[in-house]
Amino acid sequence: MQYWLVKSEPETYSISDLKREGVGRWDGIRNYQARNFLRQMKIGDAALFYHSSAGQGIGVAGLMTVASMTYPDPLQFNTKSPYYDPRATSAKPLWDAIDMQFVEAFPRVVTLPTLKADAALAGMRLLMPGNRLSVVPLTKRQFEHIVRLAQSVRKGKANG
DNA sequence: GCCAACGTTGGC
DNA sequence: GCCAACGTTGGC
Repeated sequence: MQYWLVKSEPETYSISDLKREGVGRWDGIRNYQARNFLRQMKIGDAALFYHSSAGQGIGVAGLMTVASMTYPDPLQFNTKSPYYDPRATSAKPLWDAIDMQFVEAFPRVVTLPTLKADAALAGMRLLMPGNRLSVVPLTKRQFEHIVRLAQSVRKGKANG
């Protein structure tokens, strides 16, 4: 069992979109390091859904589980898609997608400032300066800590 | 295989 | 919309 944090701009695809779909495809990843992390995912792994570039709403918005193995991202073959990659062929695909199962939308986003202010999360890859990876691993401790933060938000104990 | 130019991410 | 960080590309 591994733990992950994956980013999406909510204007493009948000936790509510995933909630509506139940199982959604995580596609459009065009960075080798992120892709390689994707390939390490196993069915049943836990993942946090992070809303990036979201104004006041930047942060961890919910919870999901990995619902498939990776498979070739169909967008890389789609000339109409912004994620089209002319170098990819069906014999030699370059990019992978994976399916995610919705678990929970947090009642409130665990915001980036909250994450940054939390000593227990110092050293988290997400918070490293200049980190832009859209798929990052988390330790079990970090994962559980963030879920606990979300629960304390629910109970009104933190995050005003 | 170096490295400059370029593109993208993502917080602010 | 700006810009820092950093990955990727391509000329040599």
